[in-house]
Amino acid sequence: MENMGELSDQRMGGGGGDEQQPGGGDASGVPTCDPVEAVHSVDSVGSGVEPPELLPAHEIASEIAATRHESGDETEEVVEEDCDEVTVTDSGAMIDAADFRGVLSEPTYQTLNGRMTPPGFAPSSSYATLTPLQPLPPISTVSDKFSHHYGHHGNGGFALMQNAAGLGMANINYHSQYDKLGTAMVAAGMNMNVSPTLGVTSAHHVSNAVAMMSTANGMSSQANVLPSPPYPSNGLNSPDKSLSPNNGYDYTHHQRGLGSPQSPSSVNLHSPTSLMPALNGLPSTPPSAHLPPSPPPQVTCTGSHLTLSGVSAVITASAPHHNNHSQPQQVTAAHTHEVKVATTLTAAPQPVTVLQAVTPTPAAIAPTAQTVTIVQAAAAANLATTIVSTPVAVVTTANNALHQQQQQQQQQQQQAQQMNANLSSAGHQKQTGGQSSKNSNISQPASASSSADEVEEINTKELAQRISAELKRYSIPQAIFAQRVLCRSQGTLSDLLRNPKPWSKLKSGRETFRRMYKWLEEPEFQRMSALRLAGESYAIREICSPPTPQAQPAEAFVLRSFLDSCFLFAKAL
DNA sequence: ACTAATATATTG
DNA sequence: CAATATATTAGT
Repeated sequence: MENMGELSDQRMGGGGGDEQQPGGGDASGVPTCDPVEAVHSVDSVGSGVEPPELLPAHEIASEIAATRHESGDETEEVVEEDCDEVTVTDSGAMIDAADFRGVLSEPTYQTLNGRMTPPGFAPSSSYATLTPLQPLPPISTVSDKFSHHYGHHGNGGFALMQNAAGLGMANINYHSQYDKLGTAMVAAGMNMNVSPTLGVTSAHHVSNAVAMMSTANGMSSQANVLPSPPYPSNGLNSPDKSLSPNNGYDYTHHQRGLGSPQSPSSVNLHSPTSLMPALNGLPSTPPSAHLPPSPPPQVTCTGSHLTLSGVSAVITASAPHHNNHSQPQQVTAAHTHEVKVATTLTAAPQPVTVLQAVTPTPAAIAPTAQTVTIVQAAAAANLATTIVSTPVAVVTTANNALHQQQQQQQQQQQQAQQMNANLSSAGHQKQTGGQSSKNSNISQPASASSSADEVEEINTKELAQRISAELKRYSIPQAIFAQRVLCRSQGTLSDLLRNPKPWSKLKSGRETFRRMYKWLEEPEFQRMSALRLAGESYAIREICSPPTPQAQPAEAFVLRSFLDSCFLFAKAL
């Protein structure tokens, strides 16, 4: 509730008081970014408040991821792109912030403002900042935004997380939240956690991190293996859109050159094995307990090498490809990675399960036994960049339950993806074929090829319905979605959802729909991050108290992961 | 195509 | 009934 209010407030403030946004308002200058940033800052403040339990999984995950990634990234990211970056951090912040606001608010806030937000914003009304709606940026821009948020680089990570840190510890959150604030702030807080990485990482790596998380949770395992788009993958990375040929937008293009560098590096992971162990350890049982005298199974990624409890898997990085070609190649690369890994794993003394392959055999489950899930994130990179998927290996103890959950989740995701596919009528065939799934991902370049860009047409009517359903499902207010994701007003969104014009009749309005479409494609994590706060908070709530029956599955999943991560963090600390 | 404002619905 | 969310509408 609170959150809602805040959000609304933001809106209100923004709308009504254009004044607030000094520059922003017109801001013509930087249409897209501003609003977001402002929002973020605000939110961030609030985050600390929530009870640890509730804390959004996203955040946690993010944090974790962040931690893993290295700190370095964060800083850069933050600075780099205003809008995007900001958003990212914010996302987490947003959520909490709202809640917190009441409590903490002010102090942090200010700080935040100082950093991220333009001085112009008056701290006074925290929310006001949020509101500023700006003209839609060209999709491209948007895409950037997303990409940044989510996962910049090829990977498509999300931005989310920073806040995540908060999860586990409220305290931390505060600091972190504010990405904006200062990274410094964050860093300080975060450091606590584990590794510097935590601090602020931004989304970049996140994707990987996310993957990690998921794995930890148990989610991912399957995903990896199958080409089918698992959650994480779905996002961007995946071989480009095999799944979502439609959009294409961002993914590919921007890609940011950045991606390349990161990707590989990212792969390295978060080096910090330190965390790993934590992750590995199940929340339930402290790692220490489980671990046998023998060297605890850790996964270390160095560069391209993964070391699993003693066993090293070498991952070959895909060679950078040109944009167009990239897909196919990437795919290939992915396979190779998988294969190798698998092999290695097999060899490994300990029972290792890869992907779905994992069968929860008792042995595997056994404390000693460790299951390794490898997640591949394929990132599309443009330019020469590569994508690389970075396979991440996470060691987790597997529980049957977890597996099931994962599966369910995956299924859901897949369904969702299919749904999305349907939305686009594009000439492409889209992959509706769906099933193809497995291989499909990889394959399909053709359709996508054209791609990316422009993309196909979008079945606006259906898209509108889907969006409406999702908003409802997560209890995301139109105002928030409109603002955060679409950069439009609530009224506009309402109108678009209720009376979507046929794609053919849309002019500039197409961008708005594209954004929606894109959002739908994103994995939940990303979606949430996009919504930032809003999204997360909602999700969380729901999860906690399942409002909607269906909602839960996905949500639950998320929560679990979050919770798990929280535990892990706590332990680590 | 949108926003802002406002009316109307929901929800607690 | 208050707080919010959503639908409408007038005005750019």
